[in-house]
Amino acid sequence: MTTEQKQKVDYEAELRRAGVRITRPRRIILEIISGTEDHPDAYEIFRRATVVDASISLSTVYRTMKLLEEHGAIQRHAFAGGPSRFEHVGEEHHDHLIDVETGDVIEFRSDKIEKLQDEIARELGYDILHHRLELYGRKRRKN
Amino acid sequence: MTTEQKQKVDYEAELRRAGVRITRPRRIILEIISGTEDHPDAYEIFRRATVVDASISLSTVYRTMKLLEEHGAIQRHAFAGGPSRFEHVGEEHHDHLIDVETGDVIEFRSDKIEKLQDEIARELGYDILHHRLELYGRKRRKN
DNA sequence: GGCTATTTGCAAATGATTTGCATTTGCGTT
DNA sequence: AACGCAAATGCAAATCATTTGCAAATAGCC
Repeated sequence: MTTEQKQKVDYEAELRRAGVRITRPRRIILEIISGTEDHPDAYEIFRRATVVDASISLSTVYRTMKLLEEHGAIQRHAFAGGPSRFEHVGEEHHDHLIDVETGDVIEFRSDKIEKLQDEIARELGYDILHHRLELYGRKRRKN
Repeated sequence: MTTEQKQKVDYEAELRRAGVRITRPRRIILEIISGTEDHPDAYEIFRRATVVDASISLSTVYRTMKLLEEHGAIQRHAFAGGPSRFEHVGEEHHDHLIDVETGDVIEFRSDKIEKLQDEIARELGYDILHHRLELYGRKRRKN
């Protein structure tokens, strides 16, 4: 028995409950995104999926990502220039710092910023439903 | 003489100083983006440019947008799904609050948030080049 | 196990953006 | 004011990300 799987969410049961058919390709894709901490794009997910089952098609990956997004299981990130990248939705919200040189994505979280955002929205007469904060930076040179 | 042009930045002089050739298409595109407060995409800029000069090509718009972005004159926004949309960079940086019901974009600015972002990035060992903060909200009902 | 609506794989279509290349043009130099 | 040439342009074709039409495969209920 492995204990490594932390609090991995059971998307399969959740989707089934929502009336979604669990097919072989979907199960494989689900397994991939729920088991990774990075932010792969559709093609990368496709590549990983074909390792498990070579017959999966890229279209199915795209269709499944759209489905999962609609069911709130994953989040889509549109970074300028490149393809959309996906991330499974855990319980903890976080923001992103993107290394403009390598494309690395670093996750972080700041309660202070979250709180400030709420304040600003309130002042403008709005309630925040969600937000997106992305910092684009370059690794500091130790000079 | 008109006084309507507020503090419109003189990109032309600035770019010239940076060694950029000011061509007819570039001048027209520059005029368009510096004179608008909305966030048009490349095709929309192209459409507006052809009103002034029908011979301008879409490729030139794309090439010019890339050039201006590199020179820090404009900022590119990548909204999920659609094409990139551009905005001229004034002296004042600002963030966006998007009304999810109407699609309205409200600009705002918070020095506190700006400062916090710098701190966070510094802690993570990065220098911020730019960032994107988008709040998605709904107008609060006065209940 | 059989039935049927849903899903899939494939290939072709679409939409955004980039690129190769022959022609034109900005602009420093005469 | 014309000259020369590197840089920029327009056009068409290429590329990249994503979507879609359709015939074949299949999940999940009876």
